[in-house]
Amino acid sequence: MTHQTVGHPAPVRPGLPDDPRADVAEPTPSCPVEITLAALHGRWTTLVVREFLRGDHTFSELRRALPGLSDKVLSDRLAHLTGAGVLDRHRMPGWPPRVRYSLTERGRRLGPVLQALWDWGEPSLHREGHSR
Amino acid sequence: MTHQTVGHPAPVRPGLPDDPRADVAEPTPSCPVEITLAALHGRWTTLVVREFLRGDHTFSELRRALPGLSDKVLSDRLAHLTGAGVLDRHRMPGWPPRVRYSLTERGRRLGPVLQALWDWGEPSLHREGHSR
DNA sequence: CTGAATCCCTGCCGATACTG
DNA sequence: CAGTATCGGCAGGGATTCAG
Repeated sequence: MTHQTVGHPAPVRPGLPDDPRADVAEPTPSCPVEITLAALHGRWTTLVVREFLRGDHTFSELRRALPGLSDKVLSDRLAHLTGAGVLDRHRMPGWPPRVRYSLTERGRRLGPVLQALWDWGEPSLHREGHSR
Repeated sequence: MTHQTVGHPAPVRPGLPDDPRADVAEPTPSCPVEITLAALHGRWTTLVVREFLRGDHTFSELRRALPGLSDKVLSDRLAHLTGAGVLDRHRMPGWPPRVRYSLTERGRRLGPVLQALWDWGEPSLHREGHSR
């Protein structure tokens, strides 16, 4: 099943699993797949990203949207996503201190990724041509 | 929801983040995104799946392909992926005992998922129209 | 309001040794 | 050949408390 019918072009396709850069023998942080999984890593992380796909948020807005999430973990997640290039952090001047977080361009591109994860996990619903 | 949208198209799109089924306030195992991440969860797991995207394998073939992976963890991963519906387990008759693992149909559909993860993690390569 | 510091507990992963 | 049994180290996550 790994080799294709002869005569056809492109015996090695770009991307997985045939891309030579996919030939890592150990889990390494430089592997693109690992980079993405690292960005999404941790409990609550995907839910936080989902909130941002709906719009910007401040710290306390997120706390209201995800009541089960503790301050510490929320803080961890925001720092982690910021470090991963998913979120931008904007300190608003004045009092009380407010910080607004928003998706970066790269963060917005997580939409299709989460959609792919959703589609695979969706038990038995085969939508034929959904456009997103 | 009985009446159709007039004027502007698609205020709520199917899929994320607007799908009502995405409105979970806590991480729950029934969320499709969580299901997929659970299937891919754990160190080495994506590398094992990659090996299977290239073809079937026995236990020792995998050990050769991924030398850094210990017997115990390999065994864990195979059991986990089998339980997640990604792999099929075939006991071959005769001696020595051999067990062949192969991707299920559902497991094969992980290919595009890993590709999406790869594409996001790929640092700065924007090919505008690559088709996979 | 937005976090950081601390503590504890759990679960993963690796190494080693052993079995059908 | 294809696993299981056991143990130990370490990082992740939750609750609570404190700080800028």
